[in-house]
Amino acid sequence: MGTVGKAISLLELFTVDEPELGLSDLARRSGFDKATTRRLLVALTGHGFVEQDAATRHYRLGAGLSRLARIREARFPFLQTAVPLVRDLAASTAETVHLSEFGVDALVTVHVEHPAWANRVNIDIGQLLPLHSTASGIAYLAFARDETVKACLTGSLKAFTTHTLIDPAAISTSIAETRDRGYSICDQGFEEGVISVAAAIRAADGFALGTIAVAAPNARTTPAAIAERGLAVMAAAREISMRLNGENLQTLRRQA
Amino acid sequence: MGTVGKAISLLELFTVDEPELGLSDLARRSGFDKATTRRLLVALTGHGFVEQDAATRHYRLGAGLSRLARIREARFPFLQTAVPLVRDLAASTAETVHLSEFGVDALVTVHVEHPAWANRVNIDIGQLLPLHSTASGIAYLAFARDETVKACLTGSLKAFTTHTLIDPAAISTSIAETRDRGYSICDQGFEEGVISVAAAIRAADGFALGTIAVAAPNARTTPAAIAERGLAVMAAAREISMRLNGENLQTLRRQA
DNA sequence: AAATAAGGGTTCAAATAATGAACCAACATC
DNA sequence: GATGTTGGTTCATTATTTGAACCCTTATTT
Repeated sequence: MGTVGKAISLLELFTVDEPELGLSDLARRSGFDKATTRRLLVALTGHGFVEQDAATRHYRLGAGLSRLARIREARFPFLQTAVPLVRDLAASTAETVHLSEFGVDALVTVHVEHPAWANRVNIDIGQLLPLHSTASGIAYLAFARDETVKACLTGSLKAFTTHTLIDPAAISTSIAETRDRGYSICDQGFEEGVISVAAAIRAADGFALGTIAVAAPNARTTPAAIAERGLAVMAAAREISMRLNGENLQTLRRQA
Repeated sequence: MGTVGKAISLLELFTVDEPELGLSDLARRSGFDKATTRRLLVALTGHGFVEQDAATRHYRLGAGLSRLARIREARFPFLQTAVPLVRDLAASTAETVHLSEFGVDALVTVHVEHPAWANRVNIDIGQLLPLHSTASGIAYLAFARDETVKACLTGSLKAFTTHTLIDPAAISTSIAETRDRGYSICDQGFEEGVISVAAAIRAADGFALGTIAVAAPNARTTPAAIAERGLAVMAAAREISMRLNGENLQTLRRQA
């Protein structure tokens, strides 16, 4: 791994649950030498990617990341466009609705709306969603580039629950069904007791760039509810795609 | 400069105005060799910090940045905390109120509320505010670390208008006055016809981490209005600081 | 109160990764 | 078909990164 990759993997050690880490801790978790870790942190700090708490000497992610993220968002207003529709969908379904964007080889949760229920599905921003075992992942794959699908199916497929599909052929079938239906259904493939439906949000070239999903406890989920949520999530995804692409759905080449 | 710094300075070439750049362009602007530039871009792409457009082969900032930025905001809820007070201040002053956070060597605008007036001051999110020539910058410097102030005053000081203070001694005086008064006043130092007042938002260690400012056309600005807005912006900054630091103003060591 | 462990930070010879001039292929322009 | 531009690649040379051992300070233990 190059030095740049090492620096970035240091950044990736920070999570919502552990947003501040000490030098030794970072060195231990990354596997890098303490001196190396420190040098990388100093470099990152110099550009605002990392900040050091003056009192505890612990490190945390810096404001420079927010700035670049905002520049990206200005060109690619995925969040601004999608969040209002995520809210609407959360209000109408009264279940957890989450929005994700494709990252390196998984989907990244970028926004979540939780319902008022005590018994609800909780998802954190930043949570990574594997492609093969989540409703969002399957919805994404249904409109992803062939290379992406191939890379996913030929990689190692982890079973998160006893319900997780790990047979490439079965997953391919699920993807094909999703493409026909317009939304995906994932019955406890990622977490026991959670049933999700999702639909792909697509760029002007017709390929998926993210997903919107509704996740609910299976206690509150009937086949009729699945179909209802599926149609709603599909409509929301379609609306977001249209708004992103200048109201012009004709430009979506690979339509289902 | 280390390799990590080079990689980050590549990222910093992307702006709101030019969010997508080609390889040769990036190499030219960064001053790095084309091979070096490419290798850095590949490393960054591998972690989702940049993406390459499949059609144009141009590069843009990636979703990995958004993910990390969100993790930061989850721990350090600057925006969540401050936005309600920005709204309140915008409502009570009926002028443009903007919130900024310190980046590497300037303030970054992270939130703006505009009034209903047709004649108003417009500010974009992401806009960089120089430290020496804006109300926000002076307010920040009044409670910044000595190194930061020194670095600012010894650097080159650009005059944006005929009113911009570019004499280090004059700026120092303005900083000292701001520290005593509790808020800064900038009369057309950044843009003709705009008068702003600002106050520093401070971390638990007492040092500034950002600012809140009211910007108004000078046509609507009297000395009395300046004083009124100054007191309001100071109160808002104080409230945000307190909420960020757990309601405990005692921890603000460097009080005015 | 001395000993021990753990954390943050630093040093410098040795090892390794980054560099860049020259190169290819593709496309556009003249 | 000659010329310029862009994206991308190669490999001997060069410069940066590496990490064991080090210091200092702050708990914790004996």
